Amino acid sequence: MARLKEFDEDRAVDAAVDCFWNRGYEATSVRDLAQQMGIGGTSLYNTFGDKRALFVRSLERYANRSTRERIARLETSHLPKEAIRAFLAEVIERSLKDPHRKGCLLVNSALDVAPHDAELGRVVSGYLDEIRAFFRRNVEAARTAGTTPHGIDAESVSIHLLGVLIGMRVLARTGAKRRTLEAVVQPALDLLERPR
Amino acid sequence: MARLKEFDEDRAVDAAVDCFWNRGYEATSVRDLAQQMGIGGTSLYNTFGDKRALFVRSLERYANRSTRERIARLETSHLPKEAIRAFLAEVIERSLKDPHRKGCLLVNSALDVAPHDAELGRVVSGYLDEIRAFFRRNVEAARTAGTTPHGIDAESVSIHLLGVLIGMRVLARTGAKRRTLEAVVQPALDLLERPR
DNA sequence: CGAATTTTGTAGCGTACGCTCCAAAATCGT
DNA sequence: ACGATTTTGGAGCGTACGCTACAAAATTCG
Repeated sequence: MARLKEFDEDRAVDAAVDCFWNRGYEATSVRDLAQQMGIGGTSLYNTFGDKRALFVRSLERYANRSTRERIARLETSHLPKEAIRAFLAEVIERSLKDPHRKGCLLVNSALDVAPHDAELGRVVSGYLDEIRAFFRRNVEAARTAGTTPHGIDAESVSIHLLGVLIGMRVLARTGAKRRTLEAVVQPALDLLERPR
Repeated sequence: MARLKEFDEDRAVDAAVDCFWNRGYEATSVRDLAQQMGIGGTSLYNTFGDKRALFVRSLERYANRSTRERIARLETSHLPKEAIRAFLAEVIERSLKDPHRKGCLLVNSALDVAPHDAELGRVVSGYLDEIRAFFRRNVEAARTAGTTPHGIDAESVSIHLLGVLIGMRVLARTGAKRRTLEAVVQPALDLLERPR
């Protein structure tokens, strides 16, 4: 047939994710990408099309490996309410442990590129909505299980939780301390605890 | 002495604010800036130094005209708790009314440029902290006035309110509807209402 | 081995970037 | 009116951008 690829596509996309995650879409050059991915510019274009397509691929990879993995793992190992708490706690831990303070690629992209590219905006919003749907599922499950007050509206609370998560991730990217991140999140968790 | 400037500096900076607000720091070119400001490139450099200095000047102008103005106006015309509610309500109204969905220049900058420029990061964080301080002042005042529960910690709640505000502004930039923005904010306002 | 096919590295396309140089135009004090 | 001083517009600096053309290298099948 023909010559084989010398690099692993997924590894390469992982490197691209790191680039976009660190510096954003516009500020990341194709040359930076190729170098960090360990491939030449021609291979990048042959394999991924163009910079924008590689970005879409990176968003998908990030969503699968970061967001969806966390949702699936926590949703099977925790009770509904604890899944929400564990999700936010885990994001805080990872935010504090990351020396580059990259925050969340989806949140960063929502501000950076989504407003000027409708299609990318829909992609990013879709991934964010998966997080909101996770919140909503678990709020509702906790409510029917009786571990959370019946008076709350699962839809509204899930939106609030998404907003709080986003705000926390923005502050994490600015270098906020643990105390700050926990203070942002705590009242939202209390919503699920205290009787209304 | 010499020839007089043909343009108004503040008007020009207002135009620069709009550019940075719309597209971010990196994605805004000096040529775009000069054109929108209605001046030549040479005048821009003569008057403002360079692109980064103009950005700092734009941040200051935005903080004065948008954030600080709103804080001062609402803090003198409303009781403490209502000042907080009015602040968030006004941000929602303006977010929905803006056809460009620019969000908040400070929040946008916190993700875009602050992580890669420590000095700009401090500037942006400082302006955001002024908002948090406004929340804190009014939470405390409402608590001593008895219009809000005594059990809450003004410092923690002010951080939570800032996080909620930021999350709401991010979602606003992605084109969220009124119902979404209000759902993000409502539980934080309820914090100040319901007895603990 | 050799033809066919794909990947790879290099070089370079046209464009836009931030920024500067410089002479012409405009305004002041005298 | 005139020299002094500042602003202005245009041309252009060097660099980096996204992307492509092209030939050499590498692989599989006959």
